[in-house]
Amino acid sequence: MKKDTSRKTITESDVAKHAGVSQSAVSRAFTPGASISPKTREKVIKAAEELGYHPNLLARSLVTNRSNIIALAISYLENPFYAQVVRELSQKLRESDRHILLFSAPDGNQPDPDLEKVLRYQVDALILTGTKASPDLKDQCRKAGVPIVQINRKSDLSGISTVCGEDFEAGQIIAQHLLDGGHKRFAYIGGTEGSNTSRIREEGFRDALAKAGIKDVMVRYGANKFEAAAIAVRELLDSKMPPDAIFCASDYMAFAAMDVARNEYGLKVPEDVSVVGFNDVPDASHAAYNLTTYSQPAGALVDEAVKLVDELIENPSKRAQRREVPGELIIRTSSRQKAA
Amino acid sequence: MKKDTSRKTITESDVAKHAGVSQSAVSRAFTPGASISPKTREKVIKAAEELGYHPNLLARSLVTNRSNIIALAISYLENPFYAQVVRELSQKLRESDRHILLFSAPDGNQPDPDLEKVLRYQVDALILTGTKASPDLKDQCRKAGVPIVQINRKSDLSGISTVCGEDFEAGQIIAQHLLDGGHKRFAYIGGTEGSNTSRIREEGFRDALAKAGIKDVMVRYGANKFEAAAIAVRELLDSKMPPDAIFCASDYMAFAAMDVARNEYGLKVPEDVSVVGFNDVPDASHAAYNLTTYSQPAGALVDEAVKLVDELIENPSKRAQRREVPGELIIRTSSRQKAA
DNA sequence: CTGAAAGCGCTTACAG
DNA sequence: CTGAAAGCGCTTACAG
Repeated sequence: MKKDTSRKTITESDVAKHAGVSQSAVSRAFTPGASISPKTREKVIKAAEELGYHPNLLARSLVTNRSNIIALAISYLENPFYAQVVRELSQKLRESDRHILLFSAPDGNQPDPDLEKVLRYQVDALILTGTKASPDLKDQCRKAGVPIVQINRKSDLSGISTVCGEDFEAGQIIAQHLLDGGHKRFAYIGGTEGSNTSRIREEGFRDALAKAGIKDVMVRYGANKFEAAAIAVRELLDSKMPPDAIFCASDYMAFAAMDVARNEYGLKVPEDVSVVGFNDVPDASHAAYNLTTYSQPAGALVDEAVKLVDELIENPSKRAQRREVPGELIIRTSSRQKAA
Repeated sequence: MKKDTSRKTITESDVAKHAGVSQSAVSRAFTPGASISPKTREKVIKAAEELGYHPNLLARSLVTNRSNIIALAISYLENPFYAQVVRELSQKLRESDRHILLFSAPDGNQPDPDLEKVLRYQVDALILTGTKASPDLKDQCRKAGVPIVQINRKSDLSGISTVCGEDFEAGQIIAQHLLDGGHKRFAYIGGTEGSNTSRIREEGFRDALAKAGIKDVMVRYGANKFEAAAIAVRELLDSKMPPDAIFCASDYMAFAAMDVARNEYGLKVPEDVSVVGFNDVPDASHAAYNLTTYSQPAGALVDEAVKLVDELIENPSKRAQRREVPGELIIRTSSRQKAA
C-alpha cells in the first residue's frame, strides 16, 4: 500500500535522495551558472520533474536577500492609463523573472496605510504611480535599502526617484496647438490640486498662453476620475463665458469632457469646443473620441522606471534621480486646427 | 564614532537585545493571540519602533506554510471589467492582510508559460480570470495543495472551482428584452471561441430566440478587445441583412459596437440598431454610451471567489465548486424598448 | 565538480 | 508568561 504523499511539500532534500546526490547539488542544478556537471544537473532535473519539485523562492530570498518581488502601489485602476502601467510593468519584469506585488491604493492624495506593510514582504523595490508614500515609509525604505521610484508624479519628498513625461513642455505645446487653432477661451482640468505633475502641465500651458497675451485660464480638478471630471466640465460649460478649448490632464478625463459637451450640452467637438487629453491611452484613438492628446506612453515610462530601479538596486548609495521620457503631440479630430 | 548601521537588516534578535527579552518574545509580540504579557509586548513594540523593525513575512511563511500571497492571473487589463476585478480583489484581500502577486497573461486562449512559475512563490491560492491554467499547472497546484479559483469562466478542467454570473439566464433575459423591443435580426459578439462563458451566454440568447421562432443569429468574436470587436461589428453591418440588435459578451466590446455603428455607419443607437453589453462596468453608465447591460458586478464575483478560496484553503480535500453570482438586466438607452 | 555544515529570520513545541 | 532549541527550505563559503 502506497503512502499518500500528495500533500507533502517536496524539498531539495527529497529531490537529492531521489537523484542520489547531495542537497547542495540540487540547489546548484537550479542556480544558473553554478558549478555543477551537466550529468549531475540532468539527473537532478529528471528527479525534480518526477517528484514535482518547485524551488521555494521565499526560502531562497532569506539567504540571497532578493525576493524577485517588486511592489507596485497604484490607484485609479479604472483609468486606462494606470491599467496600462500595470500591464507594461508586469510584462517588463517577467524578462528578469520578477513579479508585481500589488498595493491598490484607495484614491485620494493621502498615502495608503496598507502600504506601510510593504517592507514585510522583502520587496526588492517599490514603484509608485497615482499615489504616494508617507514620509515615514520613505525613511523606512531608505533604511532597508529598498529603492522607491515614482512614475508620472514628481515627488515633494527628496530621496524619491521619479520618471515623468515632459510635463512643462507638453503644456506649452498643447497651448500653442490650441492657439494655432484660433481658440480664445482656455480651460484646464487637472488631476488633483496636490499633484505636482498636474501643476507643472498647467504651468507650461499658462506659460505659452501668457506669451500670446492670454492670462485667463479657467481651472478645475477632475481627480483623474470620470465622474469628477464630468462635474468639472459642467461647471466650465455653465459659466458665462464657457471655454472653447479644454486641456485635460489625462485622456480619461478628456473622454468625460467630450461626453458631457456632446450629450449634455449638444456641443460639437471640435467645432464648438476643442478637447485635448494627455497620455494617449489605447482608447484615445477609438472612433468615439479620436482624441488629440500628448503621447506619453506607459511602456516608455515603465521601461525607464525599471532601468532606474535596477540601477538603484545595483548601487544603493546612488542619489535619487529625476528622469524625463519624451513624448509628442498626437493631433486627431477632437481639436480644431484652423481659426473658427 | 558611530558605526553605520543603516543598511543592516533588523531582525527579531536585534529587537530582543534592545528590549532585553528573548527572541521568541519578540516573535510573540507580533503574533496576535500569542501568549505574552502586555508589559513585555509593550517593551518589544517600543524597541521595534526605535530600531525600525519589520517582521519578515517570507521567513515566517517558511514555518507557517502561509505566505499571505494570492496569485492573480489575468489578461485583458485594458478592458475595464478586468481592471475592476484587480481593484476589488486587492481591496477585499487587505481585510485579511493578504496581497496580490500579479501574473498578467498575454491575451489569447493558451495558458501563460510564465504562470508555470507561480508555485515557486508559495502562494496560498491562485485566482484566474480572462486566462486559463495549463492541465499540468492544475495538477501541480493540486499536489501542492494550492487551490485554484476561476472567475468568470467555466473551466473545461475538472478540479478547478469557478465563480461565474448567470450566463445562460442572462442570455435568455437579454434576448427577451430585445424581442420585446420589436427587433428582428439578432447578432451576438462573443469573447473568444474557446470560452465557455461566451458560449453559454450565446446558448441562453439562442434559446430564448428559438422559443420565439427565431433560429438565425449572426455570430462573431471580438476577443474581449476593442479593435477586434470593431472589426466584428463592421462585418455584421456590412452584411446584406445587417442586425438591428447586437448583444456583446462584454461592455467593452459593446462600446466598440456603438462607436462603429454611430461614427462609421451613421446609425443611431438604439433607433437603427440596439446594443446590449455585459458586466455593467462603471463606464457603461457614462452619457456617451448609457449602455443597456447585464449587471455582473466584479465586486460580487470577487467576494464569492475569496470566500471560496478560503473554504478551499481551510479544507483542501473539498471538491471543486461551481458558484453562480446573481445579476440583473440594467436597461438604459442603448436598446429600444418598443416595437420599431 | 561535489558534499557537509553553517546560517538566513522566523515559529512553535517543550520545559520551566 | 518566558526562554532555549529545533527546524522551515534554501545558498554559499569551505574543504576535498
